[in-house]
Amino acid sequence: MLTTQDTASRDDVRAGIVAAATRLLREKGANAVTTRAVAQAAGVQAPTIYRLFGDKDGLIDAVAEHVMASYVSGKSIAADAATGDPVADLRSGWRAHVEFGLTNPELYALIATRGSGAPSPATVAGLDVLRRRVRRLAAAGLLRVDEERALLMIHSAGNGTVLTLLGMPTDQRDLGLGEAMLEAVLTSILATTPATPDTTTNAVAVTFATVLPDLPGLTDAERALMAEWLHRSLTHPT
Amino acid sequence: MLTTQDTASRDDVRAGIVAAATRLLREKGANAVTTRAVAQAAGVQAPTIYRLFGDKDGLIDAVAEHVMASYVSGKSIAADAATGDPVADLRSGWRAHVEFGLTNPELYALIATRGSGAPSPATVAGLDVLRRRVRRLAAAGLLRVDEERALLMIHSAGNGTVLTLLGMPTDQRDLGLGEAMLEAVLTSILATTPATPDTTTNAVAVTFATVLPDLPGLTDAERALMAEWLHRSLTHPT
DNA sequence: ACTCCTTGTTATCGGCGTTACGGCCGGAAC
DNA sequence: GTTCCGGCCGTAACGCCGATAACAAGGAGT
Repeated sequence: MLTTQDTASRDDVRAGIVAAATRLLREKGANAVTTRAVAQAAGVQAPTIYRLFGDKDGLIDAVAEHVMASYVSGKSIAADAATGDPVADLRSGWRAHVEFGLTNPELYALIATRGSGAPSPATVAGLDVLRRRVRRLAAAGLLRVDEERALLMIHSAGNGTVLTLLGMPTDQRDLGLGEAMLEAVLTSILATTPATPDTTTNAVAVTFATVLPDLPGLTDAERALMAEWLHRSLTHPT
Repeated sequence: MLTTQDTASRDDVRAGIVAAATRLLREKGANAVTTRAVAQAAGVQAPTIYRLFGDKDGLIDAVAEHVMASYVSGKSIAADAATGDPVADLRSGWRAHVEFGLTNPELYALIATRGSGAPSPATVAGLDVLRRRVRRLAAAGLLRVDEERALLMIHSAGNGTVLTLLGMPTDQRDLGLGEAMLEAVLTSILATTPATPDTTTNAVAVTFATVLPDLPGLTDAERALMAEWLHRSLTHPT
């Protein structure tokens, strides 16, 4: 049975392994992060890594989580604080993303270019953050493309920008590239003014009903059904 | 000294190795491309690979070159033909790039995410092609940003887009993402801004999609159908 | 005929991710 | 207090990998 002391020591050695792997990754590059090297640097045996992390991917995921947590806690919390302006929040998130990639090149390349199948937990975490920010844009009536489309565009542009910058020598990087790409994407996905000044449910639904006939890509039957349902919902008690 | 027969046989076995490696990459994935597996599949000994290609990276580069050559020769040569319209050429080149990435996922991931130092020859070749196209844009006076900046933006967007598409299951890929990203970049780098027809209808629809879950008086099935139709309409090719 | 260079073959090196196994230690039951 | 037993730890190993050394064979050039 596990006592509190056991779990504490377990967490300690786990943290030590993550710290050792992080240091190796930063100082010696991705190729130096082997199970044996990490185990030796952390002063544990190789199988311990597998008992604590499952396999090497689990270790890398733990390293990513640790580095990202350190990064966001190192920065002022203002990065994630809601400014009230969803566009400003998206911009600051973009800049944080680019800066994180340039600060941790090896780790970024490791998690962003995970070849096989499932994406890394760090990637899905980042996508979740981005998804929330995009949703706020949509809810404020500022998006003029599909929400998922906007999400994928920002993600593609951000990832591609960081990978491009990482692929060139430090001294000849175009530091304005990030801002230019952000402006390019924003110009394409943002509405100049909110489509519906009043973003309450009913107001949006009423406005939407007026543009429903102009929606492309739908059959008349589908438009008719949507109109009927809209009417029913808007006349629904409570 | 090498006789013609020698070089022919040398080229033959080289081509056989490249073909075997290509087949393994396509059918069994990147992890299956080992020097031993390739040697066995090609019917040669392992050291032969090192005599002909130097090391495994050399083999991968040869595979990339071979697959790209097959691809451009399989397509009509019109892809690279100068239409006279530099913008149209850039567009067709972009589409060819995206299509190549989706057609050869393992190879693309292998050459686009080469972790260490120097970029792959395939990457620099692609960048050279892109650089020529961008130069033609600049020569025609169509660029409103720095030539190198435009190059990096197109490269970042294209690479990021393909990687994003490759990272999601085949059946849920947003096939319009490539076109949307291309338009976003073009709008930002071209002097003559192409007219964007309509925006308010889309913006209203996107906003409505965010309040859809809160609409009263509807069944879950009706809400789900409306969400699906909205998504289809918003990602509908204009 | 002799030499040299290319090719084919075997065996091997060091390292990698991962795991099987046996001893050990701490709590449980009597 | 003694005995038992179930889960951790460390050792050693497995099966691969990329890469190379060493050597036999055989034809080309002089």
